[in-house]
Amino acid sequence: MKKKIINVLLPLPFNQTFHYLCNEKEKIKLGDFVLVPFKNKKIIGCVWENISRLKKKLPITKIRSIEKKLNFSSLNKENRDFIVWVSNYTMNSLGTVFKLCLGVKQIFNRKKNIENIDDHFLDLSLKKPVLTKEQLIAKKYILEKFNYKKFFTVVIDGVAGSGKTEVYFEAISKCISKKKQVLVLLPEISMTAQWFDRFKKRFKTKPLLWHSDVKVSEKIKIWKSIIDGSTNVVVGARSALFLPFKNLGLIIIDEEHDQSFKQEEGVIYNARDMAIVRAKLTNIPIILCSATLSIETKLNVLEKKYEVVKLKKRYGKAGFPDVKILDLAENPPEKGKWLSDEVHKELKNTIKSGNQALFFLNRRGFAPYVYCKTCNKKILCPNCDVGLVFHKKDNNLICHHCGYKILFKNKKRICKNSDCSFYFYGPGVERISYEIKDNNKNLNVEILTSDIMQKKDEGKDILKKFEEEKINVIVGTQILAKGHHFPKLTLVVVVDADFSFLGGDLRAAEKTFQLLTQVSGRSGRSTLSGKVLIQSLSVDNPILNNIKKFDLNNFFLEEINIRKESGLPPFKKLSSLMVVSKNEKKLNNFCKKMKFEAQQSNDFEVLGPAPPFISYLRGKHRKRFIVRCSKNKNIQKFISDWLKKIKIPFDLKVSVDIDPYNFS
DNA sequence: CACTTAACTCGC
DNA sequence: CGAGTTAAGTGC
Repeated sequence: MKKKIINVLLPLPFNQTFHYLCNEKEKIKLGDFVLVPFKNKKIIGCVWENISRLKKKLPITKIRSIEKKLNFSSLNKENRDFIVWVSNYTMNSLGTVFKLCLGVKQIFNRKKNIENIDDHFLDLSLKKPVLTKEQLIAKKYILEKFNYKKFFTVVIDGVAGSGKTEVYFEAISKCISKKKQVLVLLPEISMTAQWFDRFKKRFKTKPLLWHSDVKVSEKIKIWKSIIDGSTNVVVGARSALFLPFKNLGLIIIDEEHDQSFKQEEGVIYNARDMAIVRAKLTNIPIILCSATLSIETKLNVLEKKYEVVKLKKRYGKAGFPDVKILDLAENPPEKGKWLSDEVHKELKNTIKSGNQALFFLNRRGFAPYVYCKTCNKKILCPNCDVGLVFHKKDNNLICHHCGYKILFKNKKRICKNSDCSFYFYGPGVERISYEIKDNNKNLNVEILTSDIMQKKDEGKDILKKFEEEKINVIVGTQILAKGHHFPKLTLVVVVDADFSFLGGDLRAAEKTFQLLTQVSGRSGRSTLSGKVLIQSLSVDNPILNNIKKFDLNNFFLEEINIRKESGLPPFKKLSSLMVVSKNEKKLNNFCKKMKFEAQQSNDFEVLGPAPPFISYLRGKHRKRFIVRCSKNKNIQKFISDWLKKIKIPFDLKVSVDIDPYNFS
C-alpha cells in the first residue's frame, strides 16, 4: 500500500517534529491526534507543520508507521498557534508546551472508552439577579462591546465586596447563549467553595473544575469534552489555560493581581499575561478583575490599552473599615508575646458584641526560627540554606522550601549533641493562636493555612464553621485574603506588617499592599462596620499610610515612580536565567564562562552571576543572571543567541524566566 | 574481573 | 523525558 509522510509533534522536550508514515488514503490533517511508536513505547502526538531541523537527511528506512489516528477532535489552528507563541515567548521547547495542552499523560487510555461527563449545562432561564446601578452600567458596557469588538481586554476594577463576580457572570451568560466556551481562571482553586455556591445559584449547575487535584479519570473526561466543544464553562487554576478549547469565546481572570498565576517551575509563565495572548490569538474578549489591580494592569488601563469599568460601592450598607496602625516599637508586647494590648482589648470587645475576628500572619507553623542555645546557631535545612520552622501541632521541624521534616525529639539529629537546648524565635500562626487562647480561655480559635487547605475537607470545615459562627477567631496566612464573605467578621488584625525589601523581590511592596488591602477588605463586609488593626515596627512606611486611607491611587503613583526610576518592569524588560547544578565547582566555572560569552551592549545588560536569596535548594546549588533591556527589544533573541554559543553540560540546567516575579 | 554507579546519547 | 548504552569507580 502507498504511504505518505506526516510530521508529528510529541509531548517531549524537543523543538522538532518527527516523521511518520501513514496510508496514502488515510484522511489526516494538521492538528489530528495520532498514536505513534517512539523508541519502545507508544505515545500520543499531534500532526504538525514540518519544523524538523534535520542535521543530516534522515534515511527513509528509519521512518516508522503511525499506530493509528485517534478518534477525538483535532487541535485547531488557534490552539496550535498558542502553543507556538508560548513556546517562543517562554523559550521552552514546543513539545514541552504541547504537553501542557494534553493536561494529563494518560489522555490516551487504551483500556476503557471514555464515558461522557455528567450534565453540567447552565440554566440560562433562571431569573436574573438584581444588580446595583453600578453593576448594571458595568454589565451594559461590557456586553455592548461583545457585539462589535472581537478581541478586547476589559478590566473590572472594583473594591472588595462591590460585586465584580455578578458582573462577569452576566458576560458568561451571554457567551454561553452564543454557544461558545468560557474559561475562568482563579488563583487559589482550593478556596473556591463560596465562588462555587454563587455560580450554582446563578446557573443552577456546577462548572467543570480543572486543577492539579482533580482525578485523572475525571480529567480525561473533561479534556475530551473541552476539545469536542461539549463543555461550556471551565473553571481552573493557571494550568487550565492550556486546555484545547474547541470554540473558546471568553476568558475571565479573577483576582488578576494574584501572584499565584505565575508558574515558577517547568514552563515558567504568567497565566494572566498568556491568557491575554490567547484571547488575542483566538480573537475573543478577556475580562480581568481585582480589587487591587496589579501595577502592570493599572498602567495598561492608564495608557488606554485596556478598557475599564469601575465598581466603587460596596454591597449593602457596609462602609469601609476603620483602619488603625499600631506602633509596636512604641508599645511593644511583653517578651515572647506578639500581640499588643490594644489588639487584646479590641478582640474582647468584638467577642463581647457577638462578632468574629480574623488574624492574619503570613507565617506557617509555631515559630519561623529555631536556635540552638548550646552551639549558638540557627538550625538549617540539610538540603537548602534556609532555617527550619517549628510546627508545634505535630512536633516537627519543617523546611518550607523542600519539605524536609524531622521530629523535634531526637536532639542529636537536629544539632550536634543530645544535650543541646533550643529556643524558638518569632511568631507563626500557631503561636498567635496560643497567645489568643491564653488570654481568652473559652474562645474557639482555629488555624487556616495552605497546608490545611490541602487536606481533603479540613479547610472547608473550618471555613464553614466560621461562617456558622461556631468559631470565634480564625488565624491564618494569605489563604484568608481571598474572596470570602463572613457577615459577622468585624475585626481584622494584621499581626506583622513589616517590610523586608532586602530579599530582592521587586514586587514586595506591591504584594504587601495588595495582601493587606485584601485582608482589610474582609472586615465588615455586611451591614456591620469593621475595624482593622495593623501592627508594625515601621509605621512611617508610606505603604501603610496608603492602606490606612485605602488610597490605591496614591500607592500606585508612588510605586510606579519607583519602578520607572529604577528601570524595572513594566518600564523595562527583565529576564532571569537560573543555573542549577549539584556540583558547585562546575556551576561556578560554567557561570564564569557564560558571563564571558555574554554580548553586553547599550541595549542589553547582563547582571550576575549572583547567588539567589536561597543559593542551595533541594540539594542543588544555584546562581542567577539577570538580563535587562528596554521594552521594544527582543530579549528572547538575545538569550537564545547567548546560549547558542555555550554548550550546556547535561548535569547543569539553565532555566529561563521571562518577566520574573521572584529575584530572591 | 564482575558488578554497581555515574555519564551521556538518542529517538522519527 | 527516559530507556538503553558506555565509561568510570569499587570491591576482592
